[in-house]
Amino acid sequence: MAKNTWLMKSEPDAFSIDDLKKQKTSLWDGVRNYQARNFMMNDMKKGDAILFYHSRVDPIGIAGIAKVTKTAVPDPTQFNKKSKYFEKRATKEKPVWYCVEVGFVRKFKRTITLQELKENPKLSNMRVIQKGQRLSIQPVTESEYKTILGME
DNA sequence: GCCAACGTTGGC
DNA sequence: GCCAACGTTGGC
Repeated sequence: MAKNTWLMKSEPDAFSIDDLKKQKTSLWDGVRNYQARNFMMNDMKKGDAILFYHSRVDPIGIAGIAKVTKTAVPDPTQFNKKSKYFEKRATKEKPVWYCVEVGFVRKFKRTITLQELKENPKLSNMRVIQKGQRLSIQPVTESEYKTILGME
């Protein structure tokens, strides 16, 4: 399968591009949406590029680049009774939730804001700019990815 | 902090 | 299997 490109959202209060820079790699755990899980479980391959998006913050937008460093493994937080991500249906034999590992690539010199994405006609089909779009992991096309890199 | 939009849950 | 009620996301 060819390499894909993705956009992954995070609230910087919980996990930011700077946190990833410090840690170098991190499991993208805590995702509790089936569509997002399925992208991680089925489609995300080692080496895929990721646009790291900051939500619920000023400025909202794409803060930098990450990449997939490991394909999906069972999300460890689902087994942790103390975690808010605990999943009582999950067993080690039959996990419910999966996550990939992501690695830091670089932080943009500046955040490419949601407003700019909305204003660029080349990006009019991007999911992230659509009203009410909550999906936290979204596929991005090659041309959208290149356009965004050119906006930095 | 508000609240529209969405996904999930659970009673029927 | 429908759909109202609920909880969460995320822009503003």
